[in-house]
Amino acid sequence: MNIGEIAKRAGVSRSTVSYALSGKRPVSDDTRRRIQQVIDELGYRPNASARALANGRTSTIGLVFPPAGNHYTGMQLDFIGSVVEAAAAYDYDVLLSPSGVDSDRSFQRLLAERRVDGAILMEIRLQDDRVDHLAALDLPSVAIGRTASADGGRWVGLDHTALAAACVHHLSDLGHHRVAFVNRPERLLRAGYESAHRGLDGFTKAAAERGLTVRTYSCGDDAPSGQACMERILHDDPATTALVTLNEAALGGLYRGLAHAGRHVPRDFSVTGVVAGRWAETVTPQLTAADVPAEEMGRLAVDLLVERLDHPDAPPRHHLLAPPISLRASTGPAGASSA
Amino acid sequence: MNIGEIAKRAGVSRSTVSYALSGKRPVSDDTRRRIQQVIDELGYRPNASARALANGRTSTIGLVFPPAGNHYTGMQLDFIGSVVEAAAAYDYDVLLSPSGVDSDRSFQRLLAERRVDGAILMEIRLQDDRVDHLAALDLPSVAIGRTASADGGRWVGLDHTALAAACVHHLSDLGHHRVAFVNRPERLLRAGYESAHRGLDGFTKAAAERGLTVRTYSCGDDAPSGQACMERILHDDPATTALVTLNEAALGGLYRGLAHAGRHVPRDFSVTGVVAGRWAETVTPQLTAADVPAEEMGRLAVDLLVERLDHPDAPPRHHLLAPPISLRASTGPAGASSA
DNA sequence: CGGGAATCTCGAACCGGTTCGACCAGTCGC
DNA sequence: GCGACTGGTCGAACCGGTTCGAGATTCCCG
Repeated sequence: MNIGEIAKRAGVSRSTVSYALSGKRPVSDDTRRRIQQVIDELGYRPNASARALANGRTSTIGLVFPPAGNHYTGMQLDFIGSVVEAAAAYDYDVLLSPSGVDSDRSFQRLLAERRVDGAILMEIRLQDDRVDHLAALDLPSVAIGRTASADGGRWVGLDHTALAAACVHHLSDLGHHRVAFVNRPERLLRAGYESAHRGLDGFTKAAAERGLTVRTYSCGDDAPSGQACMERILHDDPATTALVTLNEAALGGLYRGLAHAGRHVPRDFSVTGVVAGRWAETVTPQLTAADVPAEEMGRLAVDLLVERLDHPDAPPRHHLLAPPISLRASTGPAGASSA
Repeated sequence: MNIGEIAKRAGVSRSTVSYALSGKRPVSDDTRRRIQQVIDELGYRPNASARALANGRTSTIGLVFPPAGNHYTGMQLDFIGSVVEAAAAYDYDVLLSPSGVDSDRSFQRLLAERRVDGAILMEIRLQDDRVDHLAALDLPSVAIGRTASADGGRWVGLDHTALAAACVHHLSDLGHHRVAFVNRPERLLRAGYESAHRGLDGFTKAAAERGLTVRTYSCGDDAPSGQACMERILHDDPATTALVTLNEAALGGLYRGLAHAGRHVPRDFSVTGVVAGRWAETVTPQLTAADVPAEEMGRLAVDLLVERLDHPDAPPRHHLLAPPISLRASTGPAGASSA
């Protein structure tokens, strides 16, 4: 049932029905009521494709996230959920695109075929051609994370440098001197993932300032890799007493590695890092960590994008978040076991 | 740049361009080459909305999942990922719809406005009006889980009854007599979630057959609730020696509750349940569980839906999965501690 | 050498909406 | 009493594709 059918049954023209629905021109109360009644009877809803074609907007935003090859982390889940919810509040739908590279088939589909009005890009790399690619297609976008040259863009990011440094300071203040760093997988580091790079940077610099002895590791995004990584850490330097991790998915494995080595957390070994609060609470003892505010980030990203869509010449804005470290139970003074 | 522009530059009509692209009518090699060259030069891609309007298919499937009010579980994440990936393989996009109820605004948007060609429904309830609602709108759908009356439909489900029973048998075989059951939140049970109901059923019946003493609990989808639930279990019956859980998100909390009560897993207490393998591995000791094959389920759901979309009169099919219990390290013989 | 089929191409109509310009009342002001 | 303005409605054009029917060539065969 289309708008012509409604018009016929209400005894008016198609355009009048359209105006009655959109309110863009006055329609007499009488006519409007008649139209509304027909619509209610037939349960009519205007066809989205036709509307999109006519007015050039799909009311859909694209969420470009990495393909499942990499395991998803809990943080990504929270993020997706909050984006969908925030978008719904603005009457936008969310189209998912699994896409790492800009030449991707699905990236093309979504963007070049104008399936969406704008896009949110997850898993940003320091050099990320996707951003420019989108700009070239004249599609508004918001990045989650900031590229190396993101001064003028729209993005919401986490200050990984500062967060990793905060973790180091926390451990250093507790008297730890030999600290390990557990990063995301090697593959992501090589691809230039900004969180992995900036986190590593922040860690390294802060550790150098505090004069700590450090080792850095890459670790797969799953529990078994975490356990293996922990074994390597203790093998490489058994005197290590603490670690900082960016790798949420490996967390359970890191804990298990410590348990198997007979190291008690936090008495013998302190663990901290950058992890969404909800997941920090699943381990025992609960993780002292900089809580990634995934939900807030999703909301902010949608706000930024919608602002751009509604006001094409609004100046770009961005949000750099640096949540404080939540003290839970996984860190303690160095040397507590021998004290 | 639209098809008319391409036609003009290639010196042919719009229809010829269309046929050159779709191959639905022969086009001379010469013309085709000229057209292709113009297309490549301009980077032209046909507009998705226009195409959808013309041929009545959006090449998009809707994924209807519960609103974020309930926390997402890891299983849902894996599921979403696999759906997106499987859909991409068939050249379908995935539109997310956060929607619990069928009268939902976003449910209406997606379906009545024909934004999608079909839908996959997550978090099915025993009586789920959404299925009928979709059928009434003449929209193909696949349910994840089966309603009480799902004989003729398309669905892929987990045999929660059998899985919960298998857990009971496993524990009973190990000599446990006093067993607790940790279900999803009360709220979901009241709403009629099929997994919660069938799981509870399977547990109760199997326990009765084996003559076990049982208590059943509902527990929030997060670690703190899990911990609280564990405390209640041990308070209500300190002689409890094992539990079965359907609640993945509470798992970490349950373990913590046991640790705080000084019960060692699996020496003093056995834990098992229905949990995605990836998450079963994050706890220590790793959970012996019926591994939810979330990825496979997502793939199968997409297969079923695409089959229906491509062959409208293919007879409905379904898949009822019952993965075996993976023996890991969280269960052991009853009374091991006193032996 | 004429007629029918096959090949290639074009114009027009259509999908289901939105929007512009125009027309026809009435009303108001002077 | 006439022009200007306002409110309400309509028809037509348009968004950017697809598809149908038919025309123009070429080719083959009797």
